[in-house]
Amino acid sequence: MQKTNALPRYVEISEMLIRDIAAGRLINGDRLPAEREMAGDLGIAVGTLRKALAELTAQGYLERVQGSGNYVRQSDSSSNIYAFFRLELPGGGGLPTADLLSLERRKKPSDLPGFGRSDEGHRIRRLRRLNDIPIAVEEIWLDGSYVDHIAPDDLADALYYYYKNRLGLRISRAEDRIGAAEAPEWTPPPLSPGRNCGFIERISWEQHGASAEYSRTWFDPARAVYISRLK
Amino acid sequence: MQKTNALPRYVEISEMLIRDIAAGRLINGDRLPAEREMAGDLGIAVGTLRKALAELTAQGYLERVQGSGNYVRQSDSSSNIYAFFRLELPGGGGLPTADLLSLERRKKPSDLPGFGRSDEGHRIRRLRRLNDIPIAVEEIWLDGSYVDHIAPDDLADALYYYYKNRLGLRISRAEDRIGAAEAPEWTPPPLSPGRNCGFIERISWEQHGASAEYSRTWFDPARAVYISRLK
DNA sequence: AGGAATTTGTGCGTATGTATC
DNA sequence: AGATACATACGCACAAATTCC
Repeated sequence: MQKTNALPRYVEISEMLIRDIAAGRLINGDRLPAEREMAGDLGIAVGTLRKALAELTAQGYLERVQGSGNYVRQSDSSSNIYAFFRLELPGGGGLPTADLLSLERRKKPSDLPGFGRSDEGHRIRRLRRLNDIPIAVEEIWLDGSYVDHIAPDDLADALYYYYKNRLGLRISRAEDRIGAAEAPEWTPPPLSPGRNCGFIERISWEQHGASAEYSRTWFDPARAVYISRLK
Repeated sequence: MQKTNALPRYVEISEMLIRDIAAGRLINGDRLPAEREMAGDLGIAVGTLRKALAELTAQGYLERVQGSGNYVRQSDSSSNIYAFFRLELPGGGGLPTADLLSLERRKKPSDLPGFGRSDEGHRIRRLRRLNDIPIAVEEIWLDGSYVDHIAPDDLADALYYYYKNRLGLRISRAEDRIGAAEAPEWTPPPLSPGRNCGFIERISWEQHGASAEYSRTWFDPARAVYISRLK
């Protein structure tokens, strides 16, 4: 009756609902239909639906209130191309974009931590924006072993798309260290060189362990906050 | 049949099993009896037992292997009391401790975000140390609905142990927002009131969705960094 | 204030699929 | 290949919390 290769129904349902939330078809505060009604519409048993909803609850998408209903709680939007971007406007959210400032292949300076197999790297400097508001500058060092040359046109604001589709490089894990530092001398306005800023240092690893990328980001703490979700 | 005031059966069972593990009657690697057998012995339905076992799995006490059995896993690392503490010395690591500065139950001020069911909370102020070096001050608001009164002796530096064992409150998820702010006027040295600091705002949720706690931490970015590991 | 209707929570029992031994 | 054990899925009955009249 059931295709042997298919995912469990409750996984299908929960993923469908997550897509609905990600796409905005369900938004924060929405109440879902009653469980029995919803299960009937979907052609599944109530218990199966409840298992899907439990999944959403565990992931923080849903709040279940006995006697009242199931309510969408939108705080997360993982697994998109911004999954590793952790700066938001102080009020929450904001569409991230980036302006390329410079792009060069060069020897890794000695103040970088060890990463990658090459002694050269691509140094990418960008101005980051949220809803077009400049909020940070970043300097990314992609190890030189992945590609000989990067053209500025390749990047624009879709750096990780480029990694994934042109280089076959998929970042699966990263570690951030957040503190404070003075903005670098090359920063454009509105940050100014030497001014005290939030500071993020990141090392990123590809699928099976090798560290591929090092980056540092200086952000204006009045314009953006770093978000971290823990489990 | 069921005492009206009793906990759900599946909670009773899962807590009984946790006690068995804590007391050493079940140790790492032990295999539990088959579900149907165990359910029969306990006089409950298989589904109810499975719910108890799912609880243990979520808390890291148990590994369930289809076709094989349920195995005790005393990892300790997943449920350790520092699992959600994210400040480290600039060189990495450091043993976290805390000094209690003040503890009061009071009305939640209006500048707190909405959380919990009560309009009162316990305000806990602590000085945080790493390897005895003071690195931050924090103010925690625990929702007032969990307990009427907290005695200072209860806390010291084992706040989450208190949550877990005295209140039955288990924090399963949290969201941090990291930026910068001026240290509060009540801070002891070495931070000083009004000085610019790293700033962490956190909302924490308990197992099944309700937000239970709000906290804010001011840290000296010269003495500590916030670590975030992403997947 | 209070009772009825609605909605989720708990618990039971069963049948069938799938992984492990 | 067969036996064992967990995974998925269905459906039902009643309890408890909330909402509405």
